[in-house]
Amino acid sequence: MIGSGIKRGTAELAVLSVLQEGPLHGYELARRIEQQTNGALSFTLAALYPMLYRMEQQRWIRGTWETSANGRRRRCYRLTPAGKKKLTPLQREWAELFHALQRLTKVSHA
Amino acid sequence: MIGSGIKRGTAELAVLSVLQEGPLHGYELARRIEQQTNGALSFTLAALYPMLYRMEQQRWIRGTWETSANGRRRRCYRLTPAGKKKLTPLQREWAELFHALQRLTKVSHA
DNA sequence: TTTAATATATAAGAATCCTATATGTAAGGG
DNA sequence: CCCTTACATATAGGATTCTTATATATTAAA
Repeated sequence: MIGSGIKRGTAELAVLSVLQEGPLHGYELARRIEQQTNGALSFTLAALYPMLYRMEQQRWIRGTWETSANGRRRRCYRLTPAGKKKLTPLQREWAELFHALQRLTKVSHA
Repeated sequence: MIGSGIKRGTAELAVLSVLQEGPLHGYELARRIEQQTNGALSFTLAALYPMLYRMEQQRWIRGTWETSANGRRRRCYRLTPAGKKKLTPLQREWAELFHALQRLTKVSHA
């Protein structure tokens, strides 16, 4: 699994990306991130919950309390229009970072 | 320029990569990183110096005090064999991170 | 002589991750 | 019926790595 040192800042992109598929609650979100990256990227719930609060305050996601078929209370998060708008520049910024790092390592091979 | 939130952890890779080209002192290192990424990636010296100390303690780089032609004292850092060994798995880890994030954003488009 | 460029250093703070701990419900096996 | 596992959210305390701001000192140019 990818170390915590280098994955900083990825949680935000991961949450927005996964929520684009549809509304989810925190516990399930953590599982999707891990599944869809084949275990490469994984966050503890202690990291995800505060992140979800922050993103809700910034109006990128909206959470509503719901009761599942089992009778379990859980907080369902869905992407807001502002959240969708945020996703595009965020992806671009990550792409730029990758290119920048590739240039650095490639120049050193030249 | 890439925001500070998402570039966390890149300094280590950047320093090792640039030092692979040859020995350098801190001030020049900062400039090379910025130049070689066309300004996309940039670190303040206040971030770089403590990072160089940490990497020296971990024996990835070795610093020696030298006096330039101008008569200026400066600390010249060069990559150690251990530092070279560190670079390969670090690059691989970054590549894995990129792939993981690509899978996340691509699945959401499917 | 003042300013800009070179060069290193540290302090204080912000952000985002971690482990550890807490709480509580539901389902299944013994 | 009890115990464990899975589900589900929450917070405290600590680590790391960035930031801005500040300090010091030399050299070159205006």
